Amino acid sequence: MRYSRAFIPTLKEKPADAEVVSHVFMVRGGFIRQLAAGIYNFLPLGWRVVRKIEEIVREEMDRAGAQEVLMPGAVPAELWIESGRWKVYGPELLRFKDRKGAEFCIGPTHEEVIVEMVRRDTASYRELPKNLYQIQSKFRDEKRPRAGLMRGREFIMKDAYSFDRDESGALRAYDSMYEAYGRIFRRCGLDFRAVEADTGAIGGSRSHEFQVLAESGEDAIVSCDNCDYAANVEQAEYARPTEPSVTGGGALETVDTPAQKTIEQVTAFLKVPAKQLIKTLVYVADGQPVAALVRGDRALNEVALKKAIGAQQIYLARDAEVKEATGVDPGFVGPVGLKIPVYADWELEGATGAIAGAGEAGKHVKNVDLARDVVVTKLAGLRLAEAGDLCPRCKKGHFRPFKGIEVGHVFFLGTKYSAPMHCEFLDEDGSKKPMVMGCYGIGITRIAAAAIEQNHDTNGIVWPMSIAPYEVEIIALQNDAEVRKAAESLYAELTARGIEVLYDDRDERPGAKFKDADLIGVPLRVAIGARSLKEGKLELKWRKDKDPTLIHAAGAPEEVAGLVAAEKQRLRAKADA
RNA sequence: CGGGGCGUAGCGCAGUCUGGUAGCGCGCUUGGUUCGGGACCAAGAAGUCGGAGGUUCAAAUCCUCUCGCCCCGACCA
Repeated sequence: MRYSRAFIPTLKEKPADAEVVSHVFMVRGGFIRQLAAGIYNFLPLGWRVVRKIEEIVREEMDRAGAQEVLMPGAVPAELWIESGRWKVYGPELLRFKDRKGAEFCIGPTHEEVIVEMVRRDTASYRELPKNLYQIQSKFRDEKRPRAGLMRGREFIMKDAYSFDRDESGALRAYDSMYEAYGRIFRRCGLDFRAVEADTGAIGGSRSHEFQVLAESGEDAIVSCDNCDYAANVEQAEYARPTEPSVTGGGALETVDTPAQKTIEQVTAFLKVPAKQLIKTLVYVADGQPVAALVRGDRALNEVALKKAIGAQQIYLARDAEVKEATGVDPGFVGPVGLKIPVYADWELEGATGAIAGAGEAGKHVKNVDLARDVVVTKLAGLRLAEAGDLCPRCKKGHFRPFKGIEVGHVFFLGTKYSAPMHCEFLDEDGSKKPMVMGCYGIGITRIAAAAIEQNHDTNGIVWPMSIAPYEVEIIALQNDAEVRKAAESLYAELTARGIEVLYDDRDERPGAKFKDADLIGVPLRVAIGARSLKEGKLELKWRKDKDPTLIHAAGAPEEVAGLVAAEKQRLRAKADA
């Protein structure tokens, strides 16, 4: 591509509405432009990156035995009503009516549609297993879209769905997708971890997230420094303590804490460490109030609490709800004598001498003995995992914390959709059975953002070769005839060899071309200038390196093409590692 | 949904408190000089000041309503 004819509107200054690195560089580099909150145009450069990522995904999905399909964006409400999600899915689901008044939504995910597709034309176990995928725009009306492509409302996603006759087949499909995902992200040059995850609104019983490690990530993950256990903190287990971590003794004693409501205030006032306290949180679980207890220095894991209760929905009770359920304002709620179900973190098992709210305004109680003084409905691992926790798997290593960007997610669904929607087949024994499903998503556009978060410097993007908009950028430094001729010739020869070349033939000063090249981030740069050309040399520089090297102009096409091929091969080989 | 911020030329911003002829930098156009890390000089083009209503002799500026965007949090694959 000749730069002079390309549509690559770069910006010198940081756009006012971008904060996160990938967002800033994608706008500055002319990859994307915003159309509305969380909704973007892809300019030529951005679209090339998306297509590169899509191609890698297609190759690996096909290789894993999946077949590509395309489902519509507009989905009739009936399917969603049938699955039960029309009511459950909140305002994130964009709904509208057609001219006849029939209700539709724009698909935020496509379990319903794929189930309809498969059940209509699959009758026998002989036709299973099947694995179908699509790459298509999704729409989720996020409350707060942010950071450019990191969390958009409209975004491009690869979603795949597997259908098997039994659980063991479905688990094989799951494993094969898990494997394919690893290959995909390695080929994209990403540093990632596969972590155990919560199944969330999609539902199901087994799930892994693929998290790209980056400071700007929204997800907190922990991974063992000894074994390969890694998990989203929402899902992370921690070893059940073998002995009480809160100790002391004596009879219950009420103390005045007139204005001390928070853990910090109480610990400062009574001069005790936070771990000596019991934090009592009131939640509303499916309409019923419950209390959750964790040690004063810990944070509650809401996902774990929801599971322990077996509730569909939980939320932290509002002040008025706390008062109604416990008779006291937040800050003085305590577990002793509570009339509502009490769920205690198992770290509090056997706790003695603990301090907690007294259930009476302006007072706390000392020497709480959990076994003696509190009616515990259930003990469970309720706190959020933390850095330094003992690994629950190997029991040797400890957790290290990471921030991650979720670029992929695999779910084992079982019959969550196939049963209610009657996606069934006739098995060998003549019985009708629901298919066992899995679903597998990859955020295509989010990969582009994640790749930049991981590969950039102060001047711009440093694309991995496999997903770069172009593989080589040629810069003609001057406008004189010799330089032009050499640049034109290299451009023609590389293009003929199938290399994707951006040729900066603009009538700009060298500085401007270098700046734009760094910003755009094409991995390999060839600068052609009068000075070195006199000696028959061209200047070669990797975007990731600081310094250039000189190569002979005569053999340049072969040499550059060879370097590109080698780098592509290196990333491909990583997939097999 | 709660809190905060911002809408003025294509982009980045000043001007708003204290009403009185709409400005600066970049970019763009033309001419000239330049040419290895975002050149310089000169001359230009370009703005319903987010929108509606109101107050006033007069509104970017004051008042009311409204739309949009960003950030933090809550929430969420």
